[in-house]
Amino acid sequence: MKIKTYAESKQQHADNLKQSIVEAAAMILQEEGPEAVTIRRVADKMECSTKIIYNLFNNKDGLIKLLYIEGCNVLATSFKSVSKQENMENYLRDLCETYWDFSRNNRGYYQLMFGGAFHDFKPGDESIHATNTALQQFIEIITEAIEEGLIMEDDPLQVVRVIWASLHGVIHLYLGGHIQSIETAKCLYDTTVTNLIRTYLRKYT
Amino acid sequence: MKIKTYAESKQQHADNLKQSIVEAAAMILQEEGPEAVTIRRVADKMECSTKIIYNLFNNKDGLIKLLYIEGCNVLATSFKSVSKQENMENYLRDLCETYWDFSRNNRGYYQLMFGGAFHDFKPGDESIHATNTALQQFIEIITEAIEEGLIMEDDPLQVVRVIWASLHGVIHLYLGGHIQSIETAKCLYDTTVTNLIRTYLRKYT
DNA sequence: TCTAAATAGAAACGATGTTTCTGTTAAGGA
DNA sequence: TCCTTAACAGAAACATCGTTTCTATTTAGA
Repeated sequence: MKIKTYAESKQQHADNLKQSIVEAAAMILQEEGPEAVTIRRVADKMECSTKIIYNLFNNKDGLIKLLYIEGCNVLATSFKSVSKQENMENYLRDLCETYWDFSRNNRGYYQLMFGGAFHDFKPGDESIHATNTALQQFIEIITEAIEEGLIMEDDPLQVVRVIWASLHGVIHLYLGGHIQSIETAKCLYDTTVTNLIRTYLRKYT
Repeated sequence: MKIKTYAESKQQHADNLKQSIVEAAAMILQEEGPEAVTIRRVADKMECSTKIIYNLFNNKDGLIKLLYIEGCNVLATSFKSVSKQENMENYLRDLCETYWDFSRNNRGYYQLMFGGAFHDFKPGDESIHATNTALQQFIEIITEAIEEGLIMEDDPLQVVRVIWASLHGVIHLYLGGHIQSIETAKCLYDTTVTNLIRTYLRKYT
């Protein structure tokens, strides 16, 4: 059995602590929303001073970045629980529904990731990569559909982005209070999904 | 000629002052972005203390609300400069392009109105009404298209919202840094508009 | 054991939205 | 005209935020 050096042990302790801090922040995020995620609140929950957090993360953005990745993992997990279907239309609908449900069930994560809740956080390369990983299942099915000739496009990523942007538009207008009721928003979402499927799966039928 | 009473005169002075404050805030918003719009900055520009602003507006949200309405007016003016066209598709494209240009040329207003830049501002009835007024030209053309049988839907507002949400989705993902280059975003926008027109103007051709 | 380096907690700094305190200014009646 | 009273404006204060500094303690290595 390999013995950990002192430095390694220290590093592991730091990593564990870091993860605990992220989890504490995630709890606050989901229970009380993005505004409640402050360094002091997280430090209180961890029963430590703010200095420790600043020792492990450069600044608040460093913590937000990990929360972003955590959110991507949640989204990715949701997508992975969608069972593949023979019928491409149903499969696509399920994936869209999963994205919609994610925004509803993880409002805090959604606002942090895509809602711009932390206005001085901009996703860097790492965040973008995590996002693409989360959307991978989406990208794969579109790639497949293109290969099977079901979709007349050449760039799957572009197609996914069009779908993503449309769904996000509805969700974000709702979260911003521009769509007043959830029923109206859901109705808009349904129409949008139907339109997208019509556009991409039946373009030349 | 009607003589203004003292109270009226005072009221007018208050109204003028209020308008000047909104304009000062609007200048800061457009030149330096939403983060720069603080009560103290506005007070500095007006060369007065913050108290005056709080006397005229209940709180910062009161000022933001007027900026929101101002932004709606800018958007409405942009739409009004779009000349009507016989060809419905071209007309629709022009209106979409105008919305896109608004987000590019008035980034500050866009972030304030639809980007959620001020996270504790939620549009109330007045703001919603101003938004609908700004989008009225859009609503009218869709209503017309429905009446002429060019679009197979019954609720024009619903159609406009679907279009609005789709465009907003692209713009907001770009502003949030999830679409990295403006070229990619423009490309996404073009595809989205084409899809929307296909969907609504050629549904049964 | 002693010195030096790392670290953690409390306090402080600058900025924010907002309120309070205080002095000045203006209004209206005697 | 003068005096009282109410409106108002400016400065300072308060609570909170992200972040830094200061100081004391703990720890590492010689």
